[in-house]
Amino acid sequence: MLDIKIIRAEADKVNELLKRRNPELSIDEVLNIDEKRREAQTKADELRSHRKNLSKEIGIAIKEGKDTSEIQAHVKSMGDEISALEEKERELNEAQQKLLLSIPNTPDETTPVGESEDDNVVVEKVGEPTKFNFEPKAHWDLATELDLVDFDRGVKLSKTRFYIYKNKGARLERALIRFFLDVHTQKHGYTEYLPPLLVNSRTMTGTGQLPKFAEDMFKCEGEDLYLIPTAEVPVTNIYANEILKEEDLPICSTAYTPCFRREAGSAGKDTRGLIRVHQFNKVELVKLCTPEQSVEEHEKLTRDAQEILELLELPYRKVALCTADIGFSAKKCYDLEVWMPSYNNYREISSCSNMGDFQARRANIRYKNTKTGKNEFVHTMNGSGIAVGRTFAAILENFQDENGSVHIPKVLQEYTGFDIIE
RNA sequence: GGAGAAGUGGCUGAGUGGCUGAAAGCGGCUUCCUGCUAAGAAGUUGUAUGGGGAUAACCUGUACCGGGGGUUCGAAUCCCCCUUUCUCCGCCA
Repeated sequence: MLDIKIIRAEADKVNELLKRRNPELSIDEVLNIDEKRREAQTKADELRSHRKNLSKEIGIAIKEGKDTSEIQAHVKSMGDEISALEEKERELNEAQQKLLLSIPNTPDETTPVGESEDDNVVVEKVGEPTKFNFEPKAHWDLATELDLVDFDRGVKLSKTRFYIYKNKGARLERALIRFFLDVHTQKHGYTEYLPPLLVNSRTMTGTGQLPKFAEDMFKCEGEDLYLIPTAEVPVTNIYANEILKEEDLPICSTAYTPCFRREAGSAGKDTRGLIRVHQFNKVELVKLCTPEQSVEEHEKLTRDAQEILELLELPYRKVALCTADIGFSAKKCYDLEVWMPSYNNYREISSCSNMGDFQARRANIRYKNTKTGKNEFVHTMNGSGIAVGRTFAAILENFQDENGSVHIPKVLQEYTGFDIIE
């Protein structure tokens, strides 16, 4: 959520930044409502103040034994007017809040300006696309032939885009999760969490999934609970409505969770394999920090995710998303894209976004600034560290041998307990 | 799931209709004092949202005592609903 005070004070700048995302975005309507809202509040405040004073006088007069019926009648008659104004105040407040919640974050000045994902900027490339002296197979074929994933029976149990890991496939997935968590907790200093997978609508609103993206999520019938689309949601909201100590920042958290997504609107895309599914595993990195720490911590967080790919010896590139492609809550975002032979292209395997104070304002996460003595909003950021299922797919494809077997990256072997799948 | 009790400021804890945004204590902050691993004294100390002011200091209105509604001229205080926590029972991995 954007700060209404900043919208008021720097309307032109905010408008310009939003239009970099999408020319149709504008804050004019919010400003219009805000003006009416403040007007209504001022009027209501004045009337309430008047009533308060008169009520005090009544109290005093009663003690003195005076007759107060006339003035009581007068104050009572003010009631309707106050009620009406309060109703108007409440309506305008709600309208403004609703509108503010649906406006995306302003992009950072350093986010490349663009009109589509084609304008994203490759900023770093590590390794070269894997070369084969045979025709490489796609991961869905390898996984089936090596009996690592049962796609058909997954569909039987649930529906399309569900699958079952089995045998060494299940073991490899588990090894990846353990490996990622160990690196981030032991080497990078993150605190590990295992949060709820079902969260309420307030929590979903805190990180920006609601109210706009309800159709992307699985909701429990008859309950105010949603399956999380990413661990970002529960982990960022851990400190919702709290005031943190400045010396405790940055708070670096990591969590493995399954993630659940409806994938509404993506029918027909990536229908095969593990790339786009309704349930997948992910290890997430989340940081809360001061505005001063923000830029550096975001770079470090991205670096922490990159290191996983490098340890696994997977070729990848780092892409700075342009203003048209960054997420709703983000002001800046790097995607890490791993080389996928079956696509003959790079595919997103991690997305590292800096939200500034956008989520903190929604979730009300603040810290006491020791210099100013004021409570200020923290900055939040998160990134995949990294997507497990897509890593699974990338390993099968990049580490396949001519005879149809798959060898395991060195660092992973102590976790899998085997060095080849054949 | 059933029964009972309770939700007040950073914490402890008063307050049962008006001068209570809220006593007191603790903690925090500021200053003073003391030559000693710390004690003492004084002052200060909630959040949100408006208005004024220079987007400062500061002044000022309103709202907030778990959440929402109601009664009343006036509600932390009375009534209703919800919620959370605790205790007991039931159930259960």
